[in-house]
Amino acid sequence: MEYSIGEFSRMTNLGIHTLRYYEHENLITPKRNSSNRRCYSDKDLAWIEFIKRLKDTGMPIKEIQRYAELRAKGDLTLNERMEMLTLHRESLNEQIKVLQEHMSKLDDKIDFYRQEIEQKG
Amino acid sequence: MEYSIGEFSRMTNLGIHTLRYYEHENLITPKRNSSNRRCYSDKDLAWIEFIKRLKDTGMPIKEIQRYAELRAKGDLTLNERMEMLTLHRESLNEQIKVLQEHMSKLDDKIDFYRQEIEQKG
DNA sequence: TCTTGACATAGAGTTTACTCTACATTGTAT
DNA sequence: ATACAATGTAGAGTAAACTCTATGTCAAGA
Repeated sequence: MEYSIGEFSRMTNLGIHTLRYYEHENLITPKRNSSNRRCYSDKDLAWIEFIKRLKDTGMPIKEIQRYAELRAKGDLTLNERMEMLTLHRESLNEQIKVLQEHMSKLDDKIDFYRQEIEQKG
Repeated sequence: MEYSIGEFSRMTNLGIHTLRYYEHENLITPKRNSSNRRCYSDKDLAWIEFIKRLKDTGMPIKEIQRYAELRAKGDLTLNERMEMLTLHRESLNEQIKVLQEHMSKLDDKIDFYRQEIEQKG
């Protein structure tokens, strides 16, 4: 199946402007039809979902760009891409650990507030 | 103990400019000495560490501002502040959950890469 | 045929959170 | 007394990631 930018925008929950911006930044390069309109494929869909995942886990556009570049070069870059993902996995692991620490400190603070309020309220 | 902005900057790992910016945004209001220099206290230190925690867990400056405002009003706002923190706790919990899901998907992808490379390399 | 709506490009504008610059004062070591 | 480093204010500049505007094209329905 192929999708216009409007359809694709609805499917991905990304604004039309954002999709064009991603293309401008070489993250995604949909085909064009005879009238120069963008034609997104199901493969583009899977790819954009992965891009969203990388973004949501804190990878900056510049780095996703680099990944996209390798991807476009094909199988020869599999190693390098896996290395990137492995490194990113580490950073994600660290992020989760830090957030869990923050959570525990926040819980302490909330407990403290609860006691304060019990005494004074 | 009291600290100059330079000392305080080193202690908190926040740039001098950032500290002044935070003051401008009413997040923190250190005392001033007779020559109008800022005098940060240990209480300011504890407070700035908490601000950092809120920031690191994704609370925007605007909302920290609101919290700081309540804090400045004293004990009468304890309830409201606890409510804010409780809500923020929820968001933090959600963040961790989402990141863990991302992690698991990323692991799948990495496994997939590993297999591809085994076959082709 | 005419109009409308979706799409095209190029480039300007926005938001958040800093970060830096210019210039004036002050405290301290020589 | 003087130099110089730290500090003060006001306001400009930056970076990332969008988001919007202006203007033009094109295919399809009334």
